[in-house]
Amino acid sequence: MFERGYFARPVLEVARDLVGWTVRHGDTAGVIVETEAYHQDEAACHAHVGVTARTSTLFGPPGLAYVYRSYGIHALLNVVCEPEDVGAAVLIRALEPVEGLDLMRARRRMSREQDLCSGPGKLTQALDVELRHNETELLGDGPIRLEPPRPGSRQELLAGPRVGITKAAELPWRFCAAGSRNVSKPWPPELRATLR
DNA sequence: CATGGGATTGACT
DNA sequence: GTCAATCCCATGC
Repeated sequence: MFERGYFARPVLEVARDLVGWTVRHGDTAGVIVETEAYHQDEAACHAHVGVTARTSTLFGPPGLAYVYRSYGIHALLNVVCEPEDVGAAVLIRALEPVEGLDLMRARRRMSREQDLCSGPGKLTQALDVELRHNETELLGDGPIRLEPPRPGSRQELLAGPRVGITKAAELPWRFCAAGSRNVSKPWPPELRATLR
């Protein structure tokens, strides 16, 4: 059984392991195909500045949602990781839509499946994740739930640099399900590295 | 209190 | 390829 302690591990491990999990909200759900790790020790992480009103969630209990507004428009969904008092999280960057696709299409005003959840701002719109879900429990009976993959199922992973950041941009802390058509950006061929 | 910068997206040239 | 939309919040005066 998975509990909070599962996320109280090095954020790089959890970022890899979360590929294949399902994110569910109401009647919509998708399988995670892309993640990125963020840790207080590197400058791209919001927690790098220490505990503030914005980052306190990152330093709180693992297994909670960290949701923040990006570019004034999009809500981005993260899973808080590492033990309490360590600021770290996994950004959920893309899902393979598996349930409630028509509701997603209505929310997204897009019809093609690969346009529904292929980006961190797209998937929150498709699943109706908003700032009010910040600090909600993801493993318990909260509105948004993380469900583990079937035991024994495996997914080949690719690793590469994170998307859209200027600081610590060289770290290969982005992880994608190999071959997925739902990732947020095409994979740069020269940066491919098979992990699993 | 004023300012500025984004872990993005979609429309447009 | 370029670019605007739009708001939270960290920072600095």
